[in-house]
Amino acid sequence: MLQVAFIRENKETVLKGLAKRNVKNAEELVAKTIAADEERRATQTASDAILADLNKLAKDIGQLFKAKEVQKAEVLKQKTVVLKEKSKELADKLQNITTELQELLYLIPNIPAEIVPAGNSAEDNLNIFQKGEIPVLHEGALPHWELAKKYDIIDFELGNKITGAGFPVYKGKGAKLQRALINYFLDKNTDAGYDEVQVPHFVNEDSAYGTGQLPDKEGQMYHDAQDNLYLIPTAEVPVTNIFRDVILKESDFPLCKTAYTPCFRREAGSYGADVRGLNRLHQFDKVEIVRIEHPSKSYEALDGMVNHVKEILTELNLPFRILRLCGGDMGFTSALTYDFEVFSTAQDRWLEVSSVSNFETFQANRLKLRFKNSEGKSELAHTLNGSSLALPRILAGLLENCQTPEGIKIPKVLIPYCGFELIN
RNA sequence: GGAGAAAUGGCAGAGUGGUCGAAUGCGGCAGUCUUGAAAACUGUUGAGGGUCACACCUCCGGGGGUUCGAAUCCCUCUUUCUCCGCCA
Repeated sequence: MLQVAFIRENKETVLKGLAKRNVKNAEELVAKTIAADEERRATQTASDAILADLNKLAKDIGQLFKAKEVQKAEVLKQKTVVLKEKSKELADKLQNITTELQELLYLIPNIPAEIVPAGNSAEDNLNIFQKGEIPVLHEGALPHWELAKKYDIIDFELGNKITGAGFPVYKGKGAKLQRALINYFLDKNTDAGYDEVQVPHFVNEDSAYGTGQLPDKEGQMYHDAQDNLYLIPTAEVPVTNIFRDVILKESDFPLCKTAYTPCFRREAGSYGADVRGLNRLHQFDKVEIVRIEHPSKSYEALDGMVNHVKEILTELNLPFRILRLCGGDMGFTSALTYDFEVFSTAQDRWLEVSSVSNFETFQANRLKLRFKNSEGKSELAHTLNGSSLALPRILAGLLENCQTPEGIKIPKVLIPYCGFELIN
């Protein structure tokens, strides 16, 4: 959520940013927000004035009672009646306008960074880096879901039976390879200075609002209505919320966390060929990195995260590219996002395996995540996160790109983690 | 799940209807002293809104209520602790 004061004072910047995202009715949205903010402040001022009067009267009445001047006190008491009525009225109005303002603010996405390209869709994303050779597969090479079946390492039907579509069962070397990947990713992250945390897989409403999943993505999360808890769609939510309602010292920066969690996504409305096999699941494993940074350092940190993920993909020897997302394709809360895509050779398509973003103060504002700056004033921190990495599509890429007539050749770095070199 | 107790500033801990945004101690920061440090002493030290700056307003776990006036009384929710039950 953007700060109202920022919108008020930087109307043009906001409009320009929204234009880059192709937000419809941006003019109207911003105008309404500014109007609501003005009304809110005017109402608050009026309400405060009456409250001040009431406070004064209450104090005077107290004095009079003490002085045993009951008559005079009763007279003043009468005077409060009208004021209280007015105050109630204004308080209601204040509440309404505050809610209205809040709802408007929830509709405004983050302002894209300067270098974010304009554009409407994935077509307009900027390919800024590509590495790794796309292997030429042998005759009869298979897509990963066929390989999974052939070697009996992932059982989609079994998952269907137990739960439903999008909940696969990993078996044997498949299960072990998953575990190996998780450990390898976590080790890479902790070696790079990220503190490992284990967090709840359910979050409450406040947390879901804190990182921006609510109210924009309500339908994407599994919801336990009985206890009003949400299954996490990403570790970003619980991990970033560690810092909700926190005031840091400048010396606390940078705060770097990593966590492995399963992720749960309803993915309502997405069916078809794109979701075959491991391409899109309702439950999948992911290792996440999260950073809390001083505003002056956050873009440096973002570059660091990008390089970190780059290194992992290079070690895995997978062909990948990095995209700088365009305004139209970027997430609601992000100011700048880099997507990492691995090439799925047998499917002849790129699969997103990581998304690394700087949210600047957008999440911090909702989270009330601040720090004391050098002048002793509270200032919003910057939050960042990225996948490092999402498991299923990495697995898909590995299976497809590393297949040989003899079997799947495990990348060198993973062999110590899984204890075998070949799936056959 | 049942019974009881509790929730106050970074921490500890007073405060049971008005003078309380809140005593006191510890911690933090600044200063005096010192070659420097420690100790001692002095001052300062919650968040948000609002204002050019003041004034002023809100916040004592969350929400609601009683009252001219609530940290203090009532209702409700949440959390923590103790006892009982259940249990990986």
